[in-house]
Amino acid sequence: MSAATVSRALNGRSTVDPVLAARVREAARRLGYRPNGVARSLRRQVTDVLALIITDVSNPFFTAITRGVEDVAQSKGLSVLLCNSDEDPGKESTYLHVAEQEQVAGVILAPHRAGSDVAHLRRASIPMVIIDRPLGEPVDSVMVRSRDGAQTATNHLIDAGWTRPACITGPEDAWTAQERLEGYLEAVRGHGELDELWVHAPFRQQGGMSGAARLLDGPEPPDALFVANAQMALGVLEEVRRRGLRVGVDLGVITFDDAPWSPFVSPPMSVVAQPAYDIGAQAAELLMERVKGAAPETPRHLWLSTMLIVRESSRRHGAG
Amino acid sequence: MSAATVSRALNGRSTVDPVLAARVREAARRLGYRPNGVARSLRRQVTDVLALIITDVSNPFFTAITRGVEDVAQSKGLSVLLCNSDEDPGKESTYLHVAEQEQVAGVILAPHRAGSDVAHLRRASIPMVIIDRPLGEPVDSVMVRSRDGAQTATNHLIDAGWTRPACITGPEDAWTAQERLEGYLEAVRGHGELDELWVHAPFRQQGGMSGAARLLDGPEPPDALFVANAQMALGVLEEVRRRGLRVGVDLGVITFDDAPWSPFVSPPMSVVAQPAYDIGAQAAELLMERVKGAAPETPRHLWLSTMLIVRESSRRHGAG
DNA sequence: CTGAAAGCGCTAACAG
DNA sequence: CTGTTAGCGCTTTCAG
Repeated sequence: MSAATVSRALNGRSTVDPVLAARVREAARRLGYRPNGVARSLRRQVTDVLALIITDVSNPFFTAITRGVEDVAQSKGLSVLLCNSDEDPGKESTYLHVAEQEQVAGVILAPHRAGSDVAHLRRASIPMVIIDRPLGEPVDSVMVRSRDGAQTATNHLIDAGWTRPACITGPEDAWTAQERLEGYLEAVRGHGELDELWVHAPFRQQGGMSGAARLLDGPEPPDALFVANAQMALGVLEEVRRRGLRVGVDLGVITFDDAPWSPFVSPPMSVVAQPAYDIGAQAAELLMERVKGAAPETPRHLWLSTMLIVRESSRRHGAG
Repeated sequence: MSAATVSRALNGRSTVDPVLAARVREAARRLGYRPNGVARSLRRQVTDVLALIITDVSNPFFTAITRGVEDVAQSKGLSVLLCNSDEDPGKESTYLHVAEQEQVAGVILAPHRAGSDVAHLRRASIPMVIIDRPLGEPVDSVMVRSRDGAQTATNHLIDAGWTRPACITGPEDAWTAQERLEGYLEAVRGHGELDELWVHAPFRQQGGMSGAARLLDGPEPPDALFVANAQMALGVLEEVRRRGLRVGVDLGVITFDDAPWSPFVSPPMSVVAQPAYDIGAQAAELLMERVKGAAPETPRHLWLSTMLIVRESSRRHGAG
């Protein structure tokens, strides 16, 4: 029989004699035949995978997002290819390129910075959802009210009795870093009398360490730290330990992101939790709608909220 | 001019007039032309991406491997697509399928269990390297001497003065879980007199928790725990805390894998570190050689060693 | 319901 | 050095 019929049979087209179709499937199975996906993609102009581009695979925030994306994608029969841009604009654009070239069904992108160039994707009309950091483009997005969370965290520090809260935030070109700094500043300003103390550093353990060192080496060091992500918090702990300082006594600490280990460090870390899984899940939902063409023309923007979880690191204990 | 010439110019073939080539590139740039990767793959029968299939994105062991793979892949100009099989044979086979269909240049696979079906990949002659857990197939592999590491860890517990060491290992169908259990058993048997105490549980935080609970609820509970991975260790800590036990006093603990947070939990966790980054890097090197056809017919098998890092959780402190 | 034919966009082989 | 031709493996009109 003809290739066309085989194709139809294997793709479950209704316009084919059931018994013949069965025979085709049987033969295919026996021969171990597998359709060539590349050829199919070339013809169909689309694949059933989607790309998720994140800035750091080793950040639990992003792995939680990943799970959210995977769960909904899988429920719709799509696979997700994870791409780690590593906060590197070069890698990010390479992956954007790969996504375009592989003709993925859609992409979810956590952009490195606002300048990320998604023009090609748009031109190739590949549906897209932005997460975590906004892009100056009219596309769907799922963001978190970082600024509110930061403000809440800082206020909590002040309410707990700390008098010189400082902020260790991410790099200057990261929107989330700016927002968290803004939130901190709003809180501090809302209380008058307080100095504004902050440093920028990479969103890494090493960054937290150097940030803490710089702050603590200042002329009038802070007595509390609001840290912009969980990995940096580990670095802060490292530096604090090196100096023999006691968290909760000499220094209050609260951090963005509730990592699996947050309750178990010493002392248990107070955090502002982001709904990471939901970010992923919602972004995937938005994307799926667009992939199906079931979405409105105008971009949708979702804003999710953070949640304050107070443990020990931010409480003020007497010096013994 | 002809499409062929354009193709040659854009691909930097030497057999094309330099000035013409420049003109082509200029025009392409101006028009924002991007070659269709799918068509190219169809023709070339290969892409410049490789797939890394791991069983758990949220396990720091695998993210460290990922970095190793990415670094060497990138140095050779390849991108890596990360696939999270989530310890689910179904997802694993889906990704294997995707890898085949997308005609990736090669795949690095951490198989769920020995039965993983890679026959199709082999038939499609896509180069492959297995990591972490062996497969009953003649393919390149990079493994860790888990058993030795487990034995070392258990001996360390015994040497530190703990008298009833137990083992919380992974699921029965995971080779690494078996090996770590074997190592524990060898150590225990080498000391005579000691009971053999162990449980299987999922390689997750929840698994560590339930495993610890089962052991601690036994008639003669252990006084020390060797835990088979870092995520389970968090669960153990959770359960131990719930019971008001003090690690290092009432209970000695040592775990596989040195996570970023291991030094910061309370008390600092003693570990058997796996050379995760190297696993990834070496696997990628093996794969690259095979992709280039520069590898011998016969499969290569690399075995890497673990390293014992003693911190506080495994030391025995007086109850005072 | 099935077959023939065209073609997705590119590149390799072969002439010139 | 360049153009022509063919074809990667599939799906989809369009006839029959």
